[in-house]
Amino acid sequence: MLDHEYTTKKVFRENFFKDWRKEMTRQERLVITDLEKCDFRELHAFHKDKVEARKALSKEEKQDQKDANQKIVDKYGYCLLDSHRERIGNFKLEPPGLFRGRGEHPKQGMLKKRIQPEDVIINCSKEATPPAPPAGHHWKEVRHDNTVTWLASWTENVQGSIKYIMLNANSKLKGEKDWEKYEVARKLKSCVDSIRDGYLRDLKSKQMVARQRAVALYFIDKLALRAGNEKEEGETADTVGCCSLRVEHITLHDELDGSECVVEFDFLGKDSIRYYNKVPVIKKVFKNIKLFMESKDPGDELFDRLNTALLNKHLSSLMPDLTAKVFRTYNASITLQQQLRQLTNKSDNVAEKLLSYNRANRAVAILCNHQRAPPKTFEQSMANLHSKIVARKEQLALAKTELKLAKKEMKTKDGPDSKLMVDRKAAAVKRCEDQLLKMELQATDREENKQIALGTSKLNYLDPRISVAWCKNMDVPIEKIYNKTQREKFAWAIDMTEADFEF
DNA sequence: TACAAAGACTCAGAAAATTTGAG
DNA sequence: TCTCAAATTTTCTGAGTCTTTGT
Repeated sequence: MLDHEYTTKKVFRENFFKDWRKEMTRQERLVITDLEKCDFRELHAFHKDKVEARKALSKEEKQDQKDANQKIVDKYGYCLLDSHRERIGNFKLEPPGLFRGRGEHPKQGMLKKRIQPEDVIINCSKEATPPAPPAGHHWKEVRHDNTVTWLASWTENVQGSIKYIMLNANSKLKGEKDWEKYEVARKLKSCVDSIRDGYLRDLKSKQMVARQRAVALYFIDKLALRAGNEKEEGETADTVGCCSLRVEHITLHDELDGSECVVEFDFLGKDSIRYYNKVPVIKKVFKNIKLFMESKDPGDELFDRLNTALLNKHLSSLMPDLTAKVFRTYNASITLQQQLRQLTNKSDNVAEKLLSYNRANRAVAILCNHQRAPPKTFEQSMANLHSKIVARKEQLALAKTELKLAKKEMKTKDGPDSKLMVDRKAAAVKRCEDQLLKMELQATDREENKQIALGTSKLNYLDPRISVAWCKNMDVPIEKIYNKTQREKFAWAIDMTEADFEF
């Protein structure tokens, strides 16, 4: 913790010290009055040593550890739902620690307290025997609510929010919910044209609310922005989504880089990830935004008459179950399908097909603004890969000359041995070429992926049936695109999808 | 009936843990 | 086949969205 940048932040230090003092005895409080004078290095070293000691364990000891952990999973990691044994997603409750939060969180550094059995609500069926609380303790409550999916819950002390113990993504329950989500998005496909016509028409509405709603929908549809609920000021980091955009987040350019009517976005979104984009928009949208911004201060809301409740209410009147986030799912999935069609050739080899798949996935991640910090070792690993490629090229050149030599020799002294030699050398050349191509594709993929996180879209936005159908059509084994966990999560799609599936 | 707060669930990237593969 | 670093997978828990509840 000490080597983290956030321990140097003023807010973090102040919050921590304030909460720490609350935990001190009267004597301690008298002595410890200034965080600057506290030296945690010994404590830090103690923890570091512990980590090192664990790393240094022998093979057998590590295996013992693993077995012991597995036993815990076997005992506590499952529940019985509708007489099916299902894996629990997070069966361990959150240990105490210092709250970090993302971005400039006003509560960073606060003490996250240890959860006691007295804080925990157990939710199980009436017939079930609830788990026994630790000796000398009791649960806050044992209830039997079959309208919700959680098994246990508690209220966390930093933000006052409720935390839940829920099922793993590979459970039947979550799988069905996932399927429903994509079915709603597919329904949107069939009426998106008329919805688009609708909001384009509303851009000229006499009512300000309708115009603001239309522009917001235009952004949500075109740019896959999140809805943007209002947040309590001072309780969380200052981030926004579509409906909560402020004037300061937008710059208008009548003309920019050869395009007309360009909107420049610059704001912090979910998890304080920066959204920066310059987008040419249609004239009517541009004019409306100008109008919305008129005589407003930078800190004022762009859509002062609109909020997510109003927006979603309107959407649900256009299509059952339609909300702002469905547009993200729909646009993500339809983009994947289009990109896969555009980028992949049946005649490509598997490595080339996989690069295309990753590129299609990447197009979606960019649309949804899924970013990651470039890996710390990125430059090094890139350099390593390039030097490997150079080495392989040299090896290939050598293999080629050897092949030529072998062919020459076969001509001079015709015999089974020299024929064998030619075959062997030819195979070596082929192998070398394949490996070289594979590495070059890998280098391209990695370079393009430097700051892009593919996982989130793959796991949460892309209808898995599109990928399964693509694999079938392209003769790519499903294991190449989904690892074991992902295959478990998407088992429903892998089971039911035919090659002709269309999103 | 409106609207705010509470509740329940999905989605999010970082970090830790584990596996892989090159030498 | 052993070792080590890099790559991949898993875990963790915070941050959103949207629905339900209560006043």
